[in-house]
Amino acid sequence: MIKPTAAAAKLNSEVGRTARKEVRRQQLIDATITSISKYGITGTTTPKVTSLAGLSVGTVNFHFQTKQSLLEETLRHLGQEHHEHWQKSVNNAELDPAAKLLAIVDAHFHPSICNRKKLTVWFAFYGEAANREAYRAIMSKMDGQRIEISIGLCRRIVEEGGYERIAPEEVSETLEALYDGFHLNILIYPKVFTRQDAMRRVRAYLAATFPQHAATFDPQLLGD
Amino acid sequence: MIKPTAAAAKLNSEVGRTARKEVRRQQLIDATITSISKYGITGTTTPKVTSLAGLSVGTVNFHFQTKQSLLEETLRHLGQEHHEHWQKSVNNAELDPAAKLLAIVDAHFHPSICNRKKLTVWFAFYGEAANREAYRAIMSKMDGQRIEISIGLCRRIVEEGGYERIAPEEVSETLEALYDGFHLNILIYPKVFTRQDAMRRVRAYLAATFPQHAATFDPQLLGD
Amino acid sequence: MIKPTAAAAKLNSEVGRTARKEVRRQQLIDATITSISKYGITGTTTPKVTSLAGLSVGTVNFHFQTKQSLLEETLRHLGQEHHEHWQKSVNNAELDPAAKLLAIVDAHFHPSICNRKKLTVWFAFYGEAANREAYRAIMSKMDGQRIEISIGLCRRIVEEGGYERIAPEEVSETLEALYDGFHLNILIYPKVFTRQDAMRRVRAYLAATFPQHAATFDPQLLGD
Amino acid sequence: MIKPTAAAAKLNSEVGRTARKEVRRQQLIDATITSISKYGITGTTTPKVTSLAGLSVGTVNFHFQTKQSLLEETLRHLGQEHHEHWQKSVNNAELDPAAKLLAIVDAHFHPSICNRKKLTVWFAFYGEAANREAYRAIMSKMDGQRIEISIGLCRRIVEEGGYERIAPEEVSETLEALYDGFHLNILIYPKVFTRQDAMRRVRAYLAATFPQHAATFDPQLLGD
DNA sequence: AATGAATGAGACTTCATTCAT
DNA sequence: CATGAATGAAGTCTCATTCAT
Repeated sequence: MIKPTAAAAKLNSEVGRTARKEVRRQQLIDATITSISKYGITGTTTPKVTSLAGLSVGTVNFHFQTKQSLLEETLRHLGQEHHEHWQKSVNNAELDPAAKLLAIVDAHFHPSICNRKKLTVWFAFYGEAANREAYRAIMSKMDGQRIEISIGLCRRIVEEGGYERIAPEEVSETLEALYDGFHLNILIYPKVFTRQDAMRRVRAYLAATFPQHAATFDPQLLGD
Repeated sequence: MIKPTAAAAKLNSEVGRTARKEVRRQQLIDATITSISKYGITGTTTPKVTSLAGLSVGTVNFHFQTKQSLLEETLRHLGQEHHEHWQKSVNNAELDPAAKLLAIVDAHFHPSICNRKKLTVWFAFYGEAANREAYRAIMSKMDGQRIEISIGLCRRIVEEGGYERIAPEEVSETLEALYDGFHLNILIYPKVFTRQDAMRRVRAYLAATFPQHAATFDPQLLGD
Repeated sequence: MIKPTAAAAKLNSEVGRTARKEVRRQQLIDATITSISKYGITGTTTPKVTSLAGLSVGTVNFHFQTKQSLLEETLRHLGQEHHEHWQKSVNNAELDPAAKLLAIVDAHFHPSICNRKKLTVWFAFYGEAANREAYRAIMSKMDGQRIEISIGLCRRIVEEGGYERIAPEEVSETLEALYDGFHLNILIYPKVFTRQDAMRRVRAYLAATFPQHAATFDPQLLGD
Repeated sequence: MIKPTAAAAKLNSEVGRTARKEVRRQQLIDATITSISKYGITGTTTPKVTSLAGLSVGTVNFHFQTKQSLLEETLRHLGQEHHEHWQKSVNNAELDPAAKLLAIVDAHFHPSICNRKKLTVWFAFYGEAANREAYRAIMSKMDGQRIEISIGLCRRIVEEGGYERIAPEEVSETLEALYDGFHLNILIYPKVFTRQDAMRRVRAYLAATFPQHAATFDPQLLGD
C-alpha cells in the first residue's frame, strides 16, 4: 500500500545494511516529512514512516528511542534547512542591509521552502505546538535568531534612510506575521494565494514602510 | 483523571437526562474545544471529550455519528462565533467603511476570539486542513464571505480617499495574512506578541496604506 | 438506510398507536425474519429490527424483555408456520397414509417454506443451535411431533404393502435428513439444486423404498 | 475465564516467541474452531480466540489482517482437512468405484470430521453463508470438486452394473443431501442420531439404489 | 403503550514499543 | 545493526438495555 519512495529505495540500496546511523536517521526524517505531508500528523504512524523509508518498524525506536523524538528531530531538520537558506545571503558582505532583508523575505517564499509538502508539515507542527513545549523550544530558538538578525537589518535601514518614528522591532514582527500568514493562506487556498503574490505584497509593505529604499523593494521588479 | 468542567456539570444537572439534543451537542462541542486546547488534536479522544462534558462515551457517536463529524461541527461552531462577532458592526448603518473594516480587524483580536484556548484550536485545525478536504471546505466558506466583505469595504475606502494604484484585493489579502500571522505568533510566543501589539501593527499598516483615513486607523488611539 | 417494509408501514398505520400487544409482537417477529435473511444472525441488531418494523428501539425490550427472547419467539413462529402447513393434509380423512406422507414431504418444499428468505433464517438458527439449549428445545418439540406422525404413517404403509425388513423409523429418519440436506443445498447452491429437483429425489427415494406404492410417489407425476 | 487449552499452551511454550508465522496462524485457526464450537459464531470474539490460543489480542490482526479473514481461513482449513481425508482412498488404485464412493461416504462420518465440535463449526458457517459470498465461494470450490468425483464414480458404477434409468447426478445430489441432513441431525439430536446410524442409512440407500453392488454397501457389514 | 436519549460494556482494530534472533 | 513477531494499551464505534417522559 505504502511504497518506499524511489529516493528512499535508492538511498537504501546504495548504502546497504552497513549504512551509518546518520544515513538511517536522515532516511527516517525524510519519510516523516513525506508522511506528515501525505497523511497529516494525526495519520503519521511508525509503520507508515518506516514503510515509506523502506525500513523495518523497529528502526524508529532503534534510532530515535521514541516516535516523539523523531518528530522533534524532524522539526529541527526543517528549521535548519530554512536557516541555511537565508544564512548565505546574510553573510554575503557585498549586500547592503536592504538586500539582506529582502533575501530573508525571499527565503520564506523560495520553492524549496514554500511548497505544499513543506508548508503542510510546518503547520502540522504549529498545530501541535501549543501543547508541546519541545516544539515551541525548537521554534523559538530558530525564530529568535532570525528575528534578531532581521531587527538588526531593519535598524540599519532605518538609520540609513533616516526614518524617524519607525521601530525596527515592529517592522520585524510585522514581517514575521506576514510570512506565517501568507504561508497559511498559500497552504489552504493555493488557488487564491500564490508565492508570487505573497512576495509582491511583502515587498509592497516594505516599499511603503521604507520609501527611500523603494527601489530595492519594488514589487514590479519581480515580474510575473 | 479528567474531571468535567464546572460549567459542564452545571449544565448537565440543570437539564437532567431529558436535555434536548441541541444542548447535548453544544456540550460536546464545548468539551471538544476544551480538549483540543488542552491535549491537542492528537490527544483529543472520545473518552476525553465525553469525560470533559460529563457524559458517557457513547454520546459522541449518538449525537454526531462519528468523531470526525464532531470535529467538523466544532470547527463550524468556531467559525460561526467569529462571524457573528464582526457581523454586527458591519451591519451597523451608522459606521463608515473604514470603521467597519476596523471592526473586522478588531474582531480578530477580541479576547473572546483571540485567546490561547481558541487560537490553539484554530491552529490545530489549520494543521490538519491540508489533509482534510472537509476542514478546508468549512474554512473556505467562512473566509470567503469575510474576504468578499473586506474587499468591498476596501474598495469604498479607496474610492473615498481617491487612492490610486491601491488594489482593494491586495490590501484584503495582506490583512488576512496579518490576522493569521499575528494569531500564530500570539499563540506560540504569548510573552512576546500580545493582542494589543497585533492590533497596533495592523492599524499601522492600514494607516500607512490609507493615509487619508489615518485618523480612523491611528494606533495611538488604542492606548496601552 | 434501513426502511420499514411496505407491509410493516401499512400494519403500523392501520392499527395506530393502540395496536394490541400481539400485533406489535408479530411486527417485530416479521422484521426479525427479514433482518436475519438480509443481514444474517450476526448482523441482526435491535436497531435494525426495530427500524425494519418501523418502531422505536425500545419496543424490543418492551415486548420481549430481551433480544434473545425475540429470537426464540421468531424460531417458534417459524416452526408453527411449517407445522400448520402439513397439519391440514394429515388431518384430511380422505387421504391414505402414503398421500399423507407425501403431503409432509411436499410441505417441506412448498414455496412458502422453501424459499431463500425462510431457509436463510432456518439455517441461521441451526448454526446457533449447538450452543443454545433454548433453540434445540424448540426445534426438538416441533420435529418430534412431526417425526412421530411420520413414523406412524410409514408403519401403516409398511403394513399395507407388507414390506418386510423395512423399519419405519429408519425411513423417517432418512426423510428428515433429506429435507434438511436438500434445504441446505438449495440455500447455498440455488442454481444447482431446486425445489423441484429435491421433490423428485425424495419421491424417487420413497418409490424405491415402497415399490408397491410407487404410483403415489412416482416422480414423473410432478411434471417440470 | 477463558483458559488457553493445554495443547495451545504446550505449542506456545515449545516454540517460544520465535514461532514461525505458519505455526501462529494454525494456533489461531485451531482456537477459532474451539471458540465457535464453544460459543457459536456470534460469541466468537477476538479476545476469546486469542485467549484460547494463549496469545495476545493483537495477533489476530497481525496474522490475518481482519477477524473476517481469520474466519474464512478457518473455513478453508476445515474444508482441506475433509478433502484430504477421502482423497487418499479415492486415489487408491486398488479400490473399485463402489469402494471409492463408500470411502467418500465414510469420510463424512469419520470421527475426525463428524464430531460435535467440527459439526458445530460447519453449521455455524452454513448459517452465515447465505449472507457471505466469501463463505459460499470457499464451500462451492470444495464441494464442487467432491461432487464431480462422486458423479464420476456413480457413472462407473452405473456402467458396471448396467443400471438403466439411474442418473449418476441424481444419486450424487441425494448423497450430498444425506451427508448434510444427517450431520445436522447428529448435531442437534446427538442422542437420537449417531454416526453409525447415519452410515447405515446411507449404505441402505446405496444398496437399494445399486442392488448389484449390495455386497459393498451392505449396512450389516458395519456391525454395531 | 410507546418513545428515544442515554448508558457503558465490549468488539474490532491500530499502534508504539520491545526484544530474540 | 537491523528485523519483524509479539504485546497490550487505547481508540472508535456499536449495541442491548434502561427509564423518564
